[in-house]
Amino acid sequence: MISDAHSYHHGDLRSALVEAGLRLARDGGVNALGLRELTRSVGVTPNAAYRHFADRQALVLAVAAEAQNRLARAIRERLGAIPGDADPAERAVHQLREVSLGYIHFAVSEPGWFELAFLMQDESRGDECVTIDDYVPPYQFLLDALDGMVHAGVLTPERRADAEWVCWSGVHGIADLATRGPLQGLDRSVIDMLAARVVDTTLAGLRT
Amino acid sequence: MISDAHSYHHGDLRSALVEAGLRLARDGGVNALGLRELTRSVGVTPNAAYRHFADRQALVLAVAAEAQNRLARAIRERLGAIPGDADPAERAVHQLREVSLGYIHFAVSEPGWFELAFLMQDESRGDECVTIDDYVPPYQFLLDALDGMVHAGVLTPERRADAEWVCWSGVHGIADLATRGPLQGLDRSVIDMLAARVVDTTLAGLRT
DNA sequence: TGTACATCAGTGAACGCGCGTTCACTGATGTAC
DNA sequence: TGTACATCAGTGAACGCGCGTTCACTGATGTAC
Repeated sequence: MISDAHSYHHGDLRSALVEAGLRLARDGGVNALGLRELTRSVGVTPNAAYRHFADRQALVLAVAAEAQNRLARAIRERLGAIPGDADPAERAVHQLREVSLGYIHFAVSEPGWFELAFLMQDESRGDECVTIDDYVPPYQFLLDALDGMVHAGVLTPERRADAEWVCWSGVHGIADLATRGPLQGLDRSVIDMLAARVVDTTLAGLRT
Repeated sequence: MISDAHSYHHGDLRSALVEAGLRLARDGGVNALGLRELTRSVGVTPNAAYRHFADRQALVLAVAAEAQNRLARAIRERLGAIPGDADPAERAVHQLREVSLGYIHFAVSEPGWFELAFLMQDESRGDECVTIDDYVPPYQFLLDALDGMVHAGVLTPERRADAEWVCWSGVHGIADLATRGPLQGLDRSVIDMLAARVVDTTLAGLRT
């Protein structure tokens, strides 16, 4: 099980490849995840990857799952930082806001991982679950936050219908505009301000 | 100037390449726009393209400009169909709705062209203008619609600030979710319903 | 505790492929006289 | 109106490259006796 730098066996090539994938995707997005480039960056022969993954697509999917996992973690951390003593209504609204801003913030901070997490959510759905057990699709946070608002009486059940798609649209839209679109390269402060505008407006629209 | 199918000279290879690009991108998006694949589909040698474009990127950009042009045209048509006899307030709101729904509808109907139009708007901005003179970036329609609402008294000047980004976020978000994301492949009726929800909610949020 | 051996995780070389781009060229076009 | 010729839009072949994947292999690991 123990392996040093010069051993013939790698030790845990599978994890090493996924980690290298995250490192490469961070800058280059999904395009940077060539099988050869990945194995090269780990210092291993290209075909060594085939011991652990069926093909390139399987490797990319594993990296994407981990990216999605990090997005979920980033949102969960923000949710955890919400003070628990506020009144339920205020808390529920705060939760939705943190889910939304967390999504946007992750996208702007880690556009490469965000691209990966978003693009692969269709393919990865239904596949073998990720090893990390605390993995929950970010989508679930959004549902929970909205349900919490209904429960707290801040959102009527009628307006709750399909509200997840309304929220996700606004939030994903600004993320994509800031990441691949015309807002690309703008100052973080500007993006943050616009993000807040989007979230507040959507929230206001839902509650009207 | 006249050219038949068997002539040595093509006649208008430049337009032919752009048209072929639109045809290919319609199904395969920007990835389908390989220089070899393009020239092959026109029935011409790969390097013939270099008579009309500096390199592959320039060709792709020309196709992207045309895709953007079609998006603009689609929106303009919907704007043109708005009855002029309604009262200004109603008309202004109607205009914003048509710009928004037109954008989404185009994305869902022509995802390949939409991808191209969106991805290339940064690179193409500032470059030589497109030959088609009625070309106006779709973005301008949005600005005009919002300004029209202020002018009609449906939107206060304070709420007008940055409203284009709020609108574009929602509209682009649902388009991207339906095009590359989890809403991919859903029935048109479902998408239309969600699109309406997004637009209405954003509108309500802006006017609150 | 020591040795034989099956298992398994890597190596090294090669495959076929398609890409964007460059070269020297050829044949059609259209203009000047 | 006819001919010489410059221009220009294509051809054909080749370049170097990096890709994903497959093959037969080799050397390390760890278990059974």
